[in-house]
Amino acid sequence: MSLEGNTGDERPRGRRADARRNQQTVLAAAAEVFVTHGVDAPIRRIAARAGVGMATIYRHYPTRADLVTAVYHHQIEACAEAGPDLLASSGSPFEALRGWVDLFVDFLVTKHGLADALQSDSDRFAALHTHFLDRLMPVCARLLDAAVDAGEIRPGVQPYELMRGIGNLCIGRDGDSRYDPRRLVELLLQGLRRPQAPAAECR
Amino acid sequence: MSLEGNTGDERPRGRRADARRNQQTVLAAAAEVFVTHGVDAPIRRIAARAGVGMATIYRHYPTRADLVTAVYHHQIEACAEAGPDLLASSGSPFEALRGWVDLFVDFLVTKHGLADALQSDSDRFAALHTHFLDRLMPVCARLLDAAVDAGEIRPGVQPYELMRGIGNLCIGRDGDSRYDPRRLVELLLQGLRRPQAPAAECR
DNA sequence: GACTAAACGGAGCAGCGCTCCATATGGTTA
DNA sequence: TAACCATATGGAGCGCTGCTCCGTTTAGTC
Repeated sequence: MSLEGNTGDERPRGRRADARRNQQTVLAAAAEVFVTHGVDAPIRRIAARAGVGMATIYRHYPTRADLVTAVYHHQIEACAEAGPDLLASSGSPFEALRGWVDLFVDFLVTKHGLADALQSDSDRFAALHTHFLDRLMPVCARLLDAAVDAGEIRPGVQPYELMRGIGNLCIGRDGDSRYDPRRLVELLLQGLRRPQAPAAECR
Repeated sequence: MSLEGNTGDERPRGRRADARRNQQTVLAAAAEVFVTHGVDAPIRRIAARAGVGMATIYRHYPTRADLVTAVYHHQIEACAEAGPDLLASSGSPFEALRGWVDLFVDFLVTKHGLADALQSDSDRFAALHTHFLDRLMPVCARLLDAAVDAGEIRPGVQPYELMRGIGNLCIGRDGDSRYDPRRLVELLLQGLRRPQAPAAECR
């Protein structure tokens, strides 16, 4: 069952540089393709996107579950690191929060697909889920706190609450053009905003 | 979306006899193949089993969801009708109950597969589920009552309780050779038995 | 028996997962 | 620097799938 369930940047010695590089490329390509075409997307397509052969993908990730898991870890990490970065670079904490939520929504496609990809392996899935909460809840909390401190959103919203809410909004199965999770998430975010003090642009 | 979501025996006039006959044959073959190979079994295989061409299946059931739904209805009906029959023909009510549960377990494969086959159409699924309960709970209740009246099993077990218990036992994903739902269901049934009065064969 | 609309079967096409092996390349050693 | 080879690569190829098209067969009717 391929023990290399790591983030993809281990084994600093012994592996050739191109191998390591390709592994990262594949990871990034898979992440993109999963978002746009779901976790059932053909391996061929991911290979094409990454500009590598299919065998390369199969070598690094023998099963689809391995690939999905790797992308999952990769995206959790990216999401976690993006939090502070966005806070530093964005115009306001709320902007940062919105940017972060955008990444988070992308990530959820993978997370929801994970359950299917892992089929019955519910122990493994549970472990991945707790890792998810441990890593991302603090990041979300910091973003919320910052926005609250800046007076942009109402206080009292819990990170778990928000993350779970967004997660549930994104469950509405793909392919249904009548349902756009992103739009609803944006509404949710607007709902967080502090009731505008004056009433110039409120009308 | 193919409105022919019926059991397959409607339209007594206007359709040719062979068409009707084939539809039934396909239904039976699909039911068997679903049990042995899951609801994702290749259409080819079902066609071979039924002794018809693939086009015949696609003509009667344009999508896989249509086929699964039809089998689902068909099996509910078979299960429902089998209840009284078994009660009349078996040596004892408990024997009848066991025979019925056996059919029921077969049926559950289809039911669980239905959720996947229907993908997002949760309204349709909910409707099918209530039909399932409405039709089968009374049958199960009669079998339980009869076995209780005959003093074979302990009283007080509710039909919903039993059906749901069996249903849950059968969730453990297929392909895992370590888990045999049928064995556990048999254990459950044995657990229903009234504590033997004397103690000759109890030890 | 003849006629025709309905029904049929399966070859054929496109797309998929996965593997095999001839080729290319990075790291290492002389 | 050059030569060497274990490591890594790419994509043709195989077997399987879903689904369709169309020449053939057949049930029902006159």
